[in-house]
Amino acid sequence: MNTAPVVEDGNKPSCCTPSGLPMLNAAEAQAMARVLKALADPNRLRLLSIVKAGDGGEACVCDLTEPLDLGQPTVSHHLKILVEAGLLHREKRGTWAYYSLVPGALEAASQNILGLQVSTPVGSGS
Amino acid sequence: MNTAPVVEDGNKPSCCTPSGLPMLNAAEAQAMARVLKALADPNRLRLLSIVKAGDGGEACVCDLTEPLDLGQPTVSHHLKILVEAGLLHREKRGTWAYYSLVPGALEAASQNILGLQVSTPVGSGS
DNA sequence: TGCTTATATCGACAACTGTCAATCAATGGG
DNA sequence: CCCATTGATTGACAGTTGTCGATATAAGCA
Repeated sequence: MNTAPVVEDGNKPSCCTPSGLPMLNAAEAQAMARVLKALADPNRLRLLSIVKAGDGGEACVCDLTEPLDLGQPTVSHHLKILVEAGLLHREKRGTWAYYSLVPGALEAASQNILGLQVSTPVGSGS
Repeated sequence: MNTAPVVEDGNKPSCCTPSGLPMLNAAEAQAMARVLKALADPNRLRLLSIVKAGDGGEACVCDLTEPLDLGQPTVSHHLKILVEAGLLHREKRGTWAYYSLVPGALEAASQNILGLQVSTPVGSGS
């Protein structure tokens, strides 16, 4: 079998390296981008930082609406995005909804950036 | 002056913790989000992974256009976004443009996610 | 039961983003 | 000097996103 990869034909200058690189495939890239998209918003980053700093690692919506200077529906929308990305966990207790970080989710995202390849998907969602 | 923060008045149920949390401020969040926005696209993640895996840690545009199945102007556009986010470095040698990772940039982004606070801005851009 | 408070959902809209076709600029070869 | 090639820029356009006001849902209280 032809194990040696055909680097180039020789009839072109060819600045390019051969194909077959160990690159992220489309599915991995898309999964990784979905989490990063959820993180790529200043207000959502602030929401996460408040939740992380909150008592017991959790915070309710009323904790989150005021410091961000955003309307309540907007905050609720951002929280939903973070939950769907597998970064936040939602728990309703009585009248209030408490949000907390999904353990390992931020670490996984961080690792994915470092290696630029999907490692262990922690918050594997839908 | 009134140094003691007014936690609550006592006439409300108050699910909320006092304000003054160690949260990300608006400027930090925006700076962090700018880098993450650049990372939050499947094709840009793949570009970075190709550059990282490339010979000498660099790759030219013709290396990047084909495996992504995107038009050349689109790839050029994505590369510009990555450069402006401080993630890629561009060097023109002769007819070809070579792109390489900015050292430490991915590590900084990774750390920022872990701590959810800006640590040491490495690729401090414009 | 009816009121109040907390949170989610809906509909609308402006702003931004990813993509392409066409074109421009720069480099190197005949 | 003209041409071929590499890559950037421009303009257009569809799709997505962030935000708000209005409304719905749900829980607790009088």
